[in-house]
Amino acid sequence: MCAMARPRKPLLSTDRIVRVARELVDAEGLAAVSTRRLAAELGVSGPSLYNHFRTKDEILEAVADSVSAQVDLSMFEDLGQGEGRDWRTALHDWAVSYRTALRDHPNIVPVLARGPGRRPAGLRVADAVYGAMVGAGWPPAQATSIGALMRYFVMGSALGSFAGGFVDDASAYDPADYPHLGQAHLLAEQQEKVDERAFETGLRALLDGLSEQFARVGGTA
Amino acid sequence: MCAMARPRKPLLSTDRIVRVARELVDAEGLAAVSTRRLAAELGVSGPSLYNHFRTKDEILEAVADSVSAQVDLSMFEDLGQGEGRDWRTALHDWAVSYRTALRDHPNIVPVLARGPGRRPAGLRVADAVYGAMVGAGWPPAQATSIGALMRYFVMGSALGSFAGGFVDDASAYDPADYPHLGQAHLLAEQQEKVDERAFETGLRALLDGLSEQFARVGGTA
DNA sequence: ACCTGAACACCGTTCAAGT
DNA sequence: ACCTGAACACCGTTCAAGT
Repeated sequence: MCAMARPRKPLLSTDRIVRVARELVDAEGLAAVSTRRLAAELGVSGPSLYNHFRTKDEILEAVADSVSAQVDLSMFEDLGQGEGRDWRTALHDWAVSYRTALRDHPNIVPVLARGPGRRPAGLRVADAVYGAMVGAGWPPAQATSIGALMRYFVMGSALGSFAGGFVDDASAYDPADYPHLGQAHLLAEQQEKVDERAFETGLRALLDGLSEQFARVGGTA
Repeated sequence: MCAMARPRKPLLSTDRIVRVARELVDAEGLAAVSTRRLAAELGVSGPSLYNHFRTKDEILEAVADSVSAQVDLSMFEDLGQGEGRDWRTALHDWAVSYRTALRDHPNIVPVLARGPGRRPAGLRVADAVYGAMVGAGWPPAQATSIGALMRYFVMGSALGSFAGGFVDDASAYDPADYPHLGQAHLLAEQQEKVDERAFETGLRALLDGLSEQFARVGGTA
């Protein structure tokens, strides 16, 4: 039995740590990620991680950023000046792609919700949507608002399912206390459909409302 | 020195625990709330809390519900049938009141974001908005969507500041990597104004869009 | 019923020691 | 440079013991 203090080839790499951490978060949730547990999953002892990251939080930030990197931004690339129809379509497609990325990794959303901070992929997303809106003719201050309000909506929809937030138990909803929640216990089993529908409805309303505003602000569509 | 095992008058009450826990969350954040720390704040030892709550999470749920209870719902009370203008105003005022409550206690928002579950005040909110929308003439499925999408937006806006999610450090935004984020470092200091503006813009867009949809669905306004 | 200290199985992180 | 075990100061929760 060798005492293996330092192997000739490193056992860990930041990439492998992030990948395994993401798998652990996806499979068992944020709470399952302790430095000891993650290290065990990687076949090393807990303190080894500190050779590659300064804190556990840095690992989670890296996992979050790897999810941000999955957001498609290609719809912003060929957005011409002043073509009103285009920013709307691009914003819609981006929101859907954004939400899809978060729905694929719901357990890391609380970390993403802190904002981009210094995370490169997070900043690329913010840069792309802001640049595209300004390029499409929105005044800078409004472009900032659009980036913000889209983030509110997408994060809010990904952070917690609306339907899943209700318990699957009719007796929880006493008609005397909650006269209109007689069907609420059915929400849980329809969860995906209900949330999908609400997301689409809200996104459309948001874009319709922004289109009205764009016309007022002097856009060409 | 008495060995005080059980005082004649209880030292704790669920109300006092929740109040002190809320103060601790507000002042120092969720992470500061450990059972030992909270107990110390209450002048008792850690395990005492388990005489009043089954788990630490139940305490946090109670704190969250005490915040939900601060959301004004009076605007839904006198909402007549089919008066299209009214549901819009009510929804706006409710969203503002909802957001204000969350902004006053931002550190508990992650707990609220899980959804109402079995929390009475959370269910009352859901009941009121759903009942009001149905009462105003929205089809039930749409009323559910409205409750959900408003929650997405308000939660998202309260969960993490958009502006505050950027670091206050110009060197973090290399123009080569992020060509449009040259002013991003200014967001942090304008945080409140930027978020306030984005919230109002998004809320208006949402309501404008829903009004269009209401007209299509056969509403009277 | 309601509080206590001790105990259990955990945490994140530091650090000297190994190669 | 990169891994180790030991150690520190914490966790949430259980439980027998006290009144």
